[in-house]
Amino acid sequence: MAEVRKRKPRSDAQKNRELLIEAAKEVLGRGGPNASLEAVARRAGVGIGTLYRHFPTREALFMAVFSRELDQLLATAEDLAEREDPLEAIRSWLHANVNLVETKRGMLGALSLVMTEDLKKGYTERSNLVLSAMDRLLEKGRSAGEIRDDVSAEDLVQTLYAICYARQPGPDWRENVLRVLDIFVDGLKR
Amino acid sequence: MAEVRKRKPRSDAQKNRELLIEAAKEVLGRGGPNASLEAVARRAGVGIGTLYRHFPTREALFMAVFSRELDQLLATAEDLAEREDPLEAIRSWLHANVNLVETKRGMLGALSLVMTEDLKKGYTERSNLVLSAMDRLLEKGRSAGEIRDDVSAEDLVQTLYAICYARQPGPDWRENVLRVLDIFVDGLKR
DNA sequence: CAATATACGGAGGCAGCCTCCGTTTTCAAG
DNA sequence: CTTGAAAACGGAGGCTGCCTCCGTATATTG
Repeated sequence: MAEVRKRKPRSDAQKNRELLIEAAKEVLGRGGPNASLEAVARRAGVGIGTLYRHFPTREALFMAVFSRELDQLLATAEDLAEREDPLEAIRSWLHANVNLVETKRGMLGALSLVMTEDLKKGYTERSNLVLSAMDRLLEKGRSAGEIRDDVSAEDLVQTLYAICYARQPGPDWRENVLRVLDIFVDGLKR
Repeated sequence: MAEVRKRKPRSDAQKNRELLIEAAKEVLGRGGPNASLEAVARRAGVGIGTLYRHFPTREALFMAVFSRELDQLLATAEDLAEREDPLEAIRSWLHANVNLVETKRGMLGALSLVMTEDLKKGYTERSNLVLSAMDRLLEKGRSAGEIRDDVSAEDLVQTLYAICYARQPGPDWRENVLRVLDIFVDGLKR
């Protein structure tokens, strides 16, 4: 099967990839999910062609940017699974998301894009891992009779990002998001 | 004050305004809130300059498109205020929104834009009327001790559109939106 | 019918999207 | 170290959309 006597990947390619991800963090952080990809390329000091070769779509770039964050979210989810009462674990996880997102407001749109549109369609395993971690948490709550059984992990994630995204930026952003999120979590009780 | 000996508004202007709104319904309905305004002008059969003269911003155009819908939403809110138990009234109003939005999926983004970004900043009276109608409903529920008192009308509207917007289009859209919305409404209980 | 206030339309300048392909660089075999 | 081919680069080019500006056309009014 594996007909794969390949060269080692070229070092310049690897380097440019990093530069692009770094630049994307910057530019998307400021300009939001519609920021110019040409601006990303400029900031990275590479040609626009190079950007497109590495990341054929906007989403692919976002995905790369959030790779680490997703890992962390996953770790948090798995941690929480072992410990607390499930409803509070879910609440904590959602809060953790808000904290993470708070420092990268501009990327929020990108993240929610990645977590919903793109990955929701089943494309990347990483997001599926996150989803199934949440599913386990939900299941635990359900069998304890604590959580209603008409909610899915997707519901949680989509609603989380929906709320984060819809809120007006401003000094009260965090406070408002957490407040509305808590209302939602309270609604999860059986 | 009113220094206003003006000519009657020109008939062609009035007609073009209608054409533009009609075209915007079409084009935004398909292409969503980022659809091309030049496409709207083309479809209306007028120059792009004419579009911009009538509607200086994208939001102004959206606003014109939704004018009637907003009236209707307002009427519904005021109706409900007189009748049911407040929590259920709110639920009904939110559901009415979903129904309204369902038939114009493409315009959802536009509507939510209008209801949140634009109007939320306090600009147009119409949306403020809607908000204060909801506020009255909330207040009624609060003083009856039925509804928690850390929720605002803006919270409701923003969350509503957030949920509608975040959901994947598809056959189950309506069902899913209503389900998640109900969870949120349940969370509103004191 | 004229005069003029109003409104029209689209060219023009700028920016972003994405593709395509000639040029450059890296790798590794000899 | 040389060398040649695989891999990667970069940006010009073609397209579309944004918005402004202003010369031209037309409805209204006396």
